[in-house]
Amino acid sequence: MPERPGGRTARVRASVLRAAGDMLAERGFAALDLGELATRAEVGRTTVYRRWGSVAAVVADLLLEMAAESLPRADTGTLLGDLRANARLVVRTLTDPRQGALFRSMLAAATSDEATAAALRRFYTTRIAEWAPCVTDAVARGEVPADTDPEEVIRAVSAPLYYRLLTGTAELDETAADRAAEAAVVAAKAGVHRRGSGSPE
Amino acid sequence: MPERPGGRTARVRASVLRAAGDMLAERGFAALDLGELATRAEVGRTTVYRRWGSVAAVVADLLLEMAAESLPRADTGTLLGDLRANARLVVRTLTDPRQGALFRSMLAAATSDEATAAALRRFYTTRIAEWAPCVTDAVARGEVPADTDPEEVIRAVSAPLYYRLLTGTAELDETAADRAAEAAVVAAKAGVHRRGSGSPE
DNA sequence: CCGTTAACGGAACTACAGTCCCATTAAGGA
DNA sequence: TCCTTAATGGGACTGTAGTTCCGTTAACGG
Repeated sequence: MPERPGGRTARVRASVLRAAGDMLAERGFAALDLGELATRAEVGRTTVYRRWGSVAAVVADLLLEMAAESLPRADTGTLLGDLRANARLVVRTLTDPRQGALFRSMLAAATSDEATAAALRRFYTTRIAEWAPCVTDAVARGEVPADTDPEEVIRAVSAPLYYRLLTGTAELDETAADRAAEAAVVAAKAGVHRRGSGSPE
Repeated sequence: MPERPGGRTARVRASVLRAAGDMLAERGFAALDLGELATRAEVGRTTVYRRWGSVAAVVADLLLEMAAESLPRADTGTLLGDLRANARLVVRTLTDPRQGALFRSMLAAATSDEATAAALRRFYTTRIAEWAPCVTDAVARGEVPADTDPEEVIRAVSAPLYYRLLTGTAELDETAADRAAEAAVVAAKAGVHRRGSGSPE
């Protein structure tokens, strides 16, 4: 019994995911109804229910699709330059109407659906691993301590930006991006992000 | 036409919110069904639909209730001590079964419901304002630059903790709390969180 | 203590999300 | 090209979330 990923099946998936992206950008996660999604994708309602079965699953699939086209890390020669590029990329992504809506939805769906949460973790693990070499290189250049935890530094850049996205307590712009990068660099240089560092007294 | 906030009405509200908290802690946001909620609260289904009307509204009301009993800021004499106390409080809150589930739900609901998003912003604005004096005092003591943005520093403490809560990419424990506090202090001392600071070259 | 009426709650009703069945279509292999 | 069967999709079915109606209960004022 062979699998059939080609031809029609692929077209259906592409059509559904495109429609889902449109609907998320237009009206957000709560309005993503599978019946309406099927209509807009010009696909049978049964097909959508059979292949995905829930809104969370559609959103998770959409994330997989997007993860495939993630941008490569920067290499500007300094840690600050690299992390600033990363931070600005994150801000551009989160403020983009389609991608921003998608990320909000993903984060929302992941809080109640374990499969979506797993997809989300994979996504961030991959993304963080892609950018971690920026820190490794900075260690090689002697910019930061040798036992600096690369992943921790990358997370430190994104964290304030996601915090703003979710709480809406401050602007999410390039200034915020630059500040996030700068804070991460200063902390890393001070040795805050060394492996196993916690209560440093 | 007088309002009637007392007696039975208050009992109904308390009963519904308690049941909602239970259900969130047990099975999460997605499983919060208004019909079942009414049954568990021993309240008429009609009442729940009339007074709240949606899951997001119940969750928002629950947050208001909780905001009323938020803890006062610490005053340990040093910025690091104060921020560490704040960070540990945030971690305790987010890892508590009831409160953690509630916050996840709030954040999820806020991504698609504007009223919930507004309640969330109010909550964080209040909370951040409560802790901002820690930074103001640190300025007075000369620990950090005079034009340091107090709210920005407080947000910087919480951000990595919320990032971990949502992405699940790293542990959310006391070590993370201490590191978040330390990073915020180091960055603040270096002048990263000065008002209007963005691209500091 | 009594009357007014805001708020509650049971029950019937409605609409629609999600499922099931089965005929139709088209991938992929020989 | 033909055959097998994975995958699709229309349509009927069903369970249940959410609404409406209206009688009942109990706050609050006098």
